[in-house]
Amino acid sequence: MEPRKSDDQPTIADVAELAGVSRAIASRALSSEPRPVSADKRERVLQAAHQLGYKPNLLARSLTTKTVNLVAVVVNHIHDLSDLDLFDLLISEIQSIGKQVIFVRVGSADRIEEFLRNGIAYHVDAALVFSDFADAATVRRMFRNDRVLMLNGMRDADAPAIIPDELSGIAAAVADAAGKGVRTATLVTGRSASPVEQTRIAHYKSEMRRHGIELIAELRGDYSYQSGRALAASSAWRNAEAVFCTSDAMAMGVLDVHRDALSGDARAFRLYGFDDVTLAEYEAYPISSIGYDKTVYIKEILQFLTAPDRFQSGGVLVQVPTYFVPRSSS
Amino acid sequence: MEPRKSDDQPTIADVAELAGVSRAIASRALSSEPRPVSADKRERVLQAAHQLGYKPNLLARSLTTKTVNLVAVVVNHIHDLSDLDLFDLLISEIQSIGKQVIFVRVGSADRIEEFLRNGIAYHVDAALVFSDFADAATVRRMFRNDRVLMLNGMRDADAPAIIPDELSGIAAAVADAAGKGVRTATLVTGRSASPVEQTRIAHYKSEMRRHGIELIAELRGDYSYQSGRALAASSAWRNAEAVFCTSDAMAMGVLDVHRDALSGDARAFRLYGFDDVTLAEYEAYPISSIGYDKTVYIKEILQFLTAPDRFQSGGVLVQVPTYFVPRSSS
DNA sequence: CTGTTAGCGCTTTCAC
DNA sequence: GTGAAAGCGCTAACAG
Repeated sequence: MEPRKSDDQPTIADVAELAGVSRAIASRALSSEPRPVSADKRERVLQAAHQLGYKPNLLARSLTTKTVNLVAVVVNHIHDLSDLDLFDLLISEIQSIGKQVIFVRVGSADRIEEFLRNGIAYHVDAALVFSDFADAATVRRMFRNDRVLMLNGMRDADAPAIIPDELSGIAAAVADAAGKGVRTATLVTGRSASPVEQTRIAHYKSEMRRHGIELIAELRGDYSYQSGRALAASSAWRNAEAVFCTSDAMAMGVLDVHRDALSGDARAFRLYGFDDVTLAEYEAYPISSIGYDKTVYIKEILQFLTAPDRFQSGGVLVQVPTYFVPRSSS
Repeated sequence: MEPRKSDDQPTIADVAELAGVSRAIASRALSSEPRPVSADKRERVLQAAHQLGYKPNLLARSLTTKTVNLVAVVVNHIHDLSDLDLFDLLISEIQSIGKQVIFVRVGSADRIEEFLRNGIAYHVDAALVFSDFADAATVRRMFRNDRVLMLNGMRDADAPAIIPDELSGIAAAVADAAGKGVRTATLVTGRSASPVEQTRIAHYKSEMRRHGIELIAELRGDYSYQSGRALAASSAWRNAEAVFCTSDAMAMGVLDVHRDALSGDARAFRLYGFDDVTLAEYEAYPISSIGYDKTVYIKEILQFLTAPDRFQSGGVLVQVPTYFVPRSSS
């Protein structure tokens, strides 16, 4: 055998040679799985590996094992992750089970399939889809992979999904308003084309009906701060006793336009947001909102990554309960 | 040759066979680089590949080419990326040159080296280091890679770095204050242990001196909103004519504590932040700040990824100019 | 221009 | 328990 060129990384063959065993034995001794190797040889191999500073080449390993310990996180834009806390915890947890995260920003969805195919992302073990650029079937095809988890609110007969159960939080928010004597409300919505949004709107309406709150205006925005501002300043605006927004960003826009009217003791209306984004930590936007337990949510995602059996049976839907977070805006 | 099992992905051998050429020819025809192949054979290969729905296995390719088209983005916590716009553009640009992004959250820096070694991240083509958990030498070793770009403000004799040149922006901010008749100032700083922060503070002081502005208090926070609030409410606080904070978050905290005093025409003091975070888009935090051109910054990073020659000569330092962004807080 | 051949580094039969 | 050998899918070197 050729002596190793010193600038090369040692391979498993080098380790085997130094330990005086075959490559197969070295491979087994170094495996994380239990494999039959005698105790003394295992010891010699580990010792040799350590001495050489051997690092396995995971590309080569993946070629035979067909697994790369890589998880794709698919987003439309980074702003899909405006919830930095959620994402921070998610990455941290994924890393703690020994997997790494490859980040796929879909953006225009234009040449994304071609892009994917030209990268390692194509070989991920699983894809966590926050983006709504495509349905589960397309994503599965794009990743050559059945391990697709839909986190974008889209449902699919064959793909598991984790979706916050919004009814509980909405019911609590509307009840909060009713308990404070609210009789009329305005609803500020996002893109109503999305099924998630339609369900959300339906929940608000049915809860209002239950409490005898009259819906006097329904205004359509696009979830953004700017759209909230625009609607609040538009001629269509009417100060109902409560304003329910289907995103916190829109609520922030509404708040900024009507800040003076909302600050005194005799507030013009009660304001409710949705998402419970961390911005509420800033004093200027104390918006009552609807959130969910991120720890639970992420635990479910991890379940999917570690114990797929539970999700295997097709389009399993896991619901994470939401709750109402009262703040001074209401 | 064994007929393909239909549930397997077609390999380049299948393509070659169908096209009636050797694997080498198929490989060349499918290569993105210009390789010698006759026109008709190339055509046949492409046709066959299309017909079979052939997708190259990049793990296998990487094994010989020693390149994975993967870039690691190393952060401490996700909050290092509080600037979502910057990150969004960065990912987008990296993807546009055909590379994918693997995300490494260092967190505690505890077992990070072991973690890395067990994943594909260990094989990245380059690492962009936003985290300050380790020096360049350590990062190079951790990634088995010399292509390390320091974006955390740390300097190293051997590693290239891109660092905003903060003097220009600070000079403009202080000049703005001086031009408005400011004669006294308070400086709210972050962790002064960091060399970046020390330089920043020195710049503020020298510029104040130049304009004859007296520094009447220097308060130490930790960059966070909460620390800004705490300092602004503390007994050490003094309302100088201007308050310079070395982060926007701290400025937001200061603003919230003194909002009433700052809102009228006769403002208690002029407030300056640093970073130009996107929060300034919200009306409640119209903080004059210091920013830099993200497009330029990212262009430099891309240069590093695409034309490394320019950076090859060791510890090259690229400076990106900063500028002052006036808003109503000053 | 083309095909043969030899690997890349690792894991896994399959006999012993 | 062990090792020889085959092979994962691809590209590169080398003759033609």
